[in-house]
Parts: sequence; C-alpha cells; structure tokens
Amino acid sequence: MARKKVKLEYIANDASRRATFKKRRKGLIKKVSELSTLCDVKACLVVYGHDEPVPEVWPSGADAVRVVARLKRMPEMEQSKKMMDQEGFMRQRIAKLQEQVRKLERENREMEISLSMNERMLGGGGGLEAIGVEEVTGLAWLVEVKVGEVRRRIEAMSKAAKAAPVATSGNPWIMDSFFPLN
Amino acid sequence: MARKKVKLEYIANDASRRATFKKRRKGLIKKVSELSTLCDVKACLVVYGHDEPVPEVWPSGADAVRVVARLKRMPEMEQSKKMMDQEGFMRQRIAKLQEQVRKLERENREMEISLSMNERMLGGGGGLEAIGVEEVTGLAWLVEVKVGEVRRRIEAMSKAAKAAPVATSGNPWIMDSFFPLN
DNA sequence: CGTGCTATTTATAATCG
DNA sequence: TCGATTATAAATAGCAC
Repeated sequence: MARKKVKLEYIANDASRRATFKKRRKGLIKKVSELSTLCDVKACLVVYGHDEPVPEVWPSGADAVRVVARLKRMPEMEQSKKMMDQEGFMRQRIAKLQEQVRKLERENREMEISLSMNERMLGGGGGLEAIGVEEVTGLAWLVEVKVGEVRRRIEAMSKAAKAAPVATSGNPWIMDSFFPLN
Repeated sequence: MARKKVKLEYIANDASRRATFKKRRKGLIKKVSELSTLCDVKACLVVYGHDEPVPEVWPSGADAVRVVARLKRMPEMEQSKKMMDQEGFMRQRIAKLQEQVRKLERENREMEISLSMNERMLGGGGGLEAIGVEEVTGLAWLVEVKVGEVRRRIEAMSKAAKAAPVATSGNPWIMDSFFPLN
C-alpha cells in the first residue's frame, strides 16, 4: 500500500517478502489490539513466521495459543469423519444398543437444551461463522459428553472385533455414524 | 482513521462502537488473509464479538465451527445403524450394551453436574463477561484432550485390526490420515 | 440497522543511507 | 540487513440516506 499497488500473491523476492512480513505482521498486531480496546472484544491473532520457531501471538500467548490450537484441530476431526466412513461393517445387532444409546442421548439433549446453549447455533443450519464465548463454553461440555459416548462405542467395537473378526468387503468403520455430515 | 483521529479507548457510544467493530473486524480479516497470501505464512485470527453470537475466525473458522456444531447436532445417529454389525458379529453384546448404558447413565449424571457448573458460569443475569479467556481456554483444552483420547483409541483399534486382519477391499485403516499428529 | 460516500488518518512499498 | 523517509494505496470515522 504505498509507492505501488501490490498484487495479492506470493512475493517471490525473498528480501521483499521478509520486509513485508515484518511490517504487516506488526501492523496486524496493532490492529488487533486496537479493535480489542476500542470495542472491548476478545480476539486473538497468531502468526507463524516461516523461520521463527515461536509464533507471534496476541494477546499474551498461552491462552490464546491453546484456544487457537484447538480450533485449528477441529478440521482434522472433520477428516476423521471421512476416514472411517466406508461400507458396512457390523450392521444389525446394534439396533438395541442404538436404541438405548439414543434414549440416553435424548436425555442428554434435553439437558443440553435446558442449558439453552444452542438454538442459535443449531438453528442456522450452517451459517455458523464463529462461536461466542458462551457457545464455546457450552460446546466444550457438550463435546466432552459426545466424545465420551463415541469413545465408549469404539471401545465396545474394539472388543467385539477382537472377539469375533468378520470378513468385510469394504471399509468397516462408518464414522458418519459418529460424525454425521448433516 | 478518517474524518477524525480516534482515541485508543473504549468507544462508549453503542452505535459507533458496533459500526467500528464491524468495519475493523472485516479489515482485520482481510489483512490477515493478505499477509498469509503475500508471505505464505500460517496465521489465525479469532474475534469474539460481544453481541455477536458467532465469533469470526480466520482461516476456516466456519469449517471448524461447523464440525463442532455437527458434533452437537449428532442427534438421531440414524446412519449409525450401519456402523457396526455385519453378519452375526456381536451377539452377546447385550452385556456390553448394558455396560455401556450404565456408563452413559453415569455420563448423564456427570453432565448434570456440568450443567450446574455451567449455569453458574453463565448465570448471574447475563454476566457472560464473567467468563474469561481462562475459562474458555480451560474448557477448550479439555475438549482437545478428549479428542486425543478418541484418536488414540482408534489407533489402538487400527493396530488390533492389522494383527487380526479382516478382509477388505480398500485401505480403511490409515488412521494417521484421519488424525494427523500434527 | 445497513449502505454509500468522502475526508483524513494509517499502513506501507519503494527508496535511501 | 536494518532503520528512517516518503509517496501512495488502504482503511475507516463521521455523515447522509
């Protein structure tokens, strides 16, 4: 933004790129802090330098880093969903298990609702751009519970598989069951 | 940065603050993406809006959030019917089923506790401001830990499967792809 | 409340020492 | 390579609808 308009693409020239990086990162951090001050909102910026071992973080590291780290891992979970998804492994016996689990899940859900931590999020159906502090807090617990359920199911599956392996034609672990796309 | 120089302090005027927030957050996100593009560095920005139910996250904030939402939405688990089961695979699973049910029931109890804790945090008549980055971070960390547990569980299953192979047409067990360590 | 539209303030790309 | 300088590109505060 100065003597010349810059194209939005990778700056090949090494020196220029590094200079630009330093300047812009500095400006960015300033901007974030300003926004936070002016509007009193929580915000976090993390910038990993190519050669720098420790990323630049605002505000003071630890906390922000963890939050961001977690956030960045979420997409991986999405991948995990696809991974385990394949074609039938064990299909019919679990019906009853499902029933009971579902029942318990329903109870869980009712509690969740009672916590009123989500109609907004779930309501959008997909227009989720961000999570508020309240939502994150609520979600943390919710996720914990859900993850716990999944873990237990997996445990059961593991034991079952060891006890009586079965030949399958496809990929057995249909994770969509755990992480439905919709 | 315009008609008048702005003081670096909380903007008391509600309307002005909101307007400024929207404008600056937008600009900030643009800046982050530009830096990332120009210098090819990893960066992440998270902005929690006060009134905004949804915080803005860059990059792929939407995706991350969507995943969480999906977890939360995990209601019916209809597809889970396909999940396990193949040909009479788990038969005496009832026992384990019951065991799982017990565990889920325990979870319900735990959740009730969580619920009360959560209410306390969220309570106070909209005193959401009371929730600091600390709390959110802690919860986020908890979730991360839980997710890690599941991942390890799945890895263990993967090894077990290799030890006692099951005929498959694909290559279902590349868990590292699903749960990259990094 | 959101949408534009300037007038100015900032952020910076290029340059210089 | 690193600041300091400067000419421009961007961002945006205050207004008008």
